[in-house]
Amino acid sequence: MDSEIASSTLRALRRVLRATEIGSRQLATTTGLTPSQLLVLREIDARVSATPSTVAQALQFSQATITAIVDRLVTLGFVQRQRGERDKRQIHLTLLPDGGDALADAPDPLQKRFTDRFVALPTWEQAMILAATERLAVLMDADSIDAAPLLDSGRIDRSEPH
Amino acid sequence: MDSEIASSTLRALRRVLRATEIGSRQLATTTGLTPSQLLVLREIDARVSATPSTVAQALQFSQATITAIVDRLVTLGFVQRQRGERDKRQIHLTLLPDGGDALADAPDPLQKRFTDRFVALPTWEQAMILAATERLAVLMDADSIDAAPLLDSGRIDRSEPH
DNA sequence: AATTATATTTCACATATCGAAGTATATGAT
DNA sequence: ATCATATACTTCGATATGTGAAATATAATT
Repeated sequence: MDSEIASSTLRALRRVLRATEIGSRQLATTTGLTPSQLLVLREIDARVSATPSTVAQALQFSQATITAIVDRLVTLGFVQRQRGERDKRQIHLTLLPDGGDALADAPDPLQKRFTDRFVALPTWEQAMILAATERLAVLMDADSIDAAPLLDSGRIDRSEPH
Repeated sequence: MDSEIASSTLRALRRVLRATEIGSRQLATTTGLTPSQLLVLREIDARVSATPSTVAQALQFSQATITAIVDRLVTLGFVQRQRGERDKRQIHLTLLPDGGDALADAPDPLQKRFTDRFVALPTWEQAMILAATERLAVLMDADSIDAAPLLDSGRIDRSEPH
């Protein structure tokens, strides 16, 4: 017997996913950036030191794809390539001012749509939703440890395996 | 002052989105279908009567894009086009057996990864997560009324306008 | 009948995405 | 040191995505 609650939750979760997915597509078109470009740009912004390979790994794209997308971001003047000093095979990707502006102009669809309504909820409900969402995140995350060095970025308190 | 709970929830929600997004990309490659093809196929499966325009609207793609994707799904023998009887401008898209198989072979990344772990939680927690997720869905959905006639898909009791 | 609206396709074009092959640098073994 | 192998990235060729504008066919309206 498959849990009724589980499937209801899945249904609700899909609605959330759907809404955000579509939202981010709309967003990307209003910014003039494609969804992929936006993803890559965000990744470069979020990382201390971004290289094509780290970005590719994080987003699960091939390196060739990242090269192509970065080409366009460079052409747009959003991103800069710099050969590594220590390791000259590496290319460091840094955000240029225009790129930062573009990101700022691209308000996070979650941020915008979500926050206003969320804070209007009673505090106890906010707390409940937070707890539940974090639980969900753990449920989903567990497999994709590889793909998410940036995500735990608050503080990584993993017990060193001997 | 921006609610700390709101931003924590956003962070957790992003982890969920990220995990599922990457999961669905991997999935699509293992099925031999591209992500877009999979989306369209699911849409055709889920709707009572799917036409290019309804699919385009639901997924927020242009009609031309749907035409192109459906072309490939037809070539693959997954989908069938049928001119409408009542309105001969319309094209009805129906899933063929092979298309159904493809969908079945493409286990929903949520379904699989999620359900096992979810049912292992204590019932009270399942209930909490369900309540919270539904709340979230409402928060996110509200804008995109247009894009989601399918979502309430318990049962669509459309009164035949005959 | 003429006009306008709707549903879909066709076309031209930019982008995405990948695997395979190529280039340059780094690392390891002898 | 030298040679082999691994790593980081780009280039190339191929297919798919995605769009707007124009074309086609049918419906609805006047």
